[in-house]
Amino acid sequence: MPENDSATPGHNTGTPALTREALAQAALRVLERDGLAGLSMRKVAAEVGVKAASLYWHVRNKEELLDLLNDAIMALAEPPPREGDWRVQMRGYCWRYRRLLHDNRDAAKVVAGRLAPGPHLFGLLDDQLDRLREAGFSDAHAALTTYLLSSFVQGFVLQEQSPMSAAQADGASRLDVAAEVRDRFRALPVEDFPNLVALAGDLTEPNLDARFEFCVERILDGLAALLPPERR
Amino acid sequence: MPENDSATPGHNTGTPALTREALAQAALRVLERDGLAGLSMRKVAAEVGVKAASLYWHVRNKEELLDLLNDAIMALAEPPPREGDWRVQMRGYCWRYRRLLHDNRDAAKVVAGRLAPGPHLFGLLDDQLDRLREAGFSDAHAALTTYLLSSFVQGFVLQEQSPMSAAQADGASRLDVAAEVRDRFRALPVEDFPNLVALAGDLTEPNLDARFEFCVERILDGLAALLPPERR
DNA sequence: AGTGGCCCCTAACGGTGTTAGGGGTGATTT
DNA sequence: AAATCACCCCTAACACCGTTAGGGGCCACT
Repeated sequence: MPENDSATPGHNTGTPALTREALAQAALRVLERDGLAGLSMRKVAAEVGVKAASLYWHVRNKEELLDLLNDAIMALAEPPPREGDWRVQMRGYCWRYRRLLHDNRDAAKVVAGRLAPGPHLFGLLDDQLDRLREAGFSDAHAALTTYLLSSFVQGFVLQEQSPMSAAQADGASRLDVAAEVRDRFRALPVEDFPNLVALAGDLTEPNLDARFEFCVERILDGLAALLPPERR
Repeated sequence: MPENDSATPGHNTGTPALTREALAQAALRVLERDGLAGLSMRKVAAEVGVKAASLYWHVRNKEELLDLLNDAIMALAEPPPREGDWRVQMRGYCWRYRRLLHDNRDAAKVVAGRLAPGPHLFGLLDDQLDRLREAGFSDAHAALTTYLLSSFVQGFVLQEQSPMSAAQADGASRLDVAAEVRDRFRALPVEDFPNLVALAGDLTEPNLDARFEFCVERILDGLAALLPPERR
């Protein structure tokens, strides 16, 4: 396994050379095309014009390839704009993170259990910490806040993208599914689950953006309470 | 595929009969023993003394078996105690949910992208909604709150259980890994990531219970702001 | 006695991650 | 010039996976 990524090994073949970065990009294309379940070593290898076993020269195993893929996804994040106070900045961070996970197929599942920090995540994280400290949060609170926000966004997107029922990617649209689940709630025995029956409509409200907004604003409210009143 | 679970099909064999519930319990044992990655149809079949293909009589595919497994995990949740105001109740819900995901191997990964609600989740959910409404939250807010809390807890546990680096299940203890990650943060170029270097200690603080507590209390603070001051 | 639902079986298909070992190419050393 | 060595890809194989097709025995009911 080479410690270098592409150049300056001292000597190398004349061909363009297969790099870890190229592997990550290939994996990203396969992910977009076939989803996480369809992402196999053989397909990624084929995508770069190579046989599966050759990948193991560049990567210890599939898990490590997924780490690379994770960082490749993070690299697609929009750079955070500078304007606004801490609240609009953190709000923007949450919404941009959610959009990033939405825009790349199965990105939430890839990122989910993967703390393995690539360089691109470092950049975003450092920026976020910078703004929290600037806003008056203590070092400890700033660090804890990054965990709170990322945990929530990851969990939320994972949940909103889950099939919700066996009737998923069929012809049924989001609204159809929501209506069907709502009716299932309504049909429950009232004596056992009175609240589920009563709140069936609220629980299956199909506007997921509004749901996300509610959650984010609650979290921001909670964070604001850490600051002295004049800095909120 | 039978719509009934175990009894009253009209007529049945005399043998104890393999039920979906028995499958779920078997899957739970395999999960505990071999983890999610090691949970295969063949192993679950062997666990109930049957060959793999036979499972497909009781279950459409592996995904459906995982739904059953999901509900079997939810069934292990401790029943919520009745005392305390809404804040101690929601706090208790978060901590119990986290403990449930901790106590069962890979439970977080099973539950993660799986909204598919089994009957046992229904019970917990109804109870939670009941207490939120009783505390003075509107119907819509109560419903949204359940999503906020479950999303966060799932995301948090998924994150805290992630290997964090290639040096995971080796002899390295949690504290060793934390120290190693901290030093890696410290070793970053200061001009590129000044905050990561400065907050390396805070970011890798190994007390995950404290981290969880911070996050939960922030969320509860944010929720409290929805109530009229006298009901907080 | 026959029929039909129930429930498990064997056998197989195509796919998976991963390893062992071989070979060729080009730069470096002798 | 010859030998060496690192690099990088290959073929072949292993053990396992989810899933399906089709067969057969057992039981209850007609």
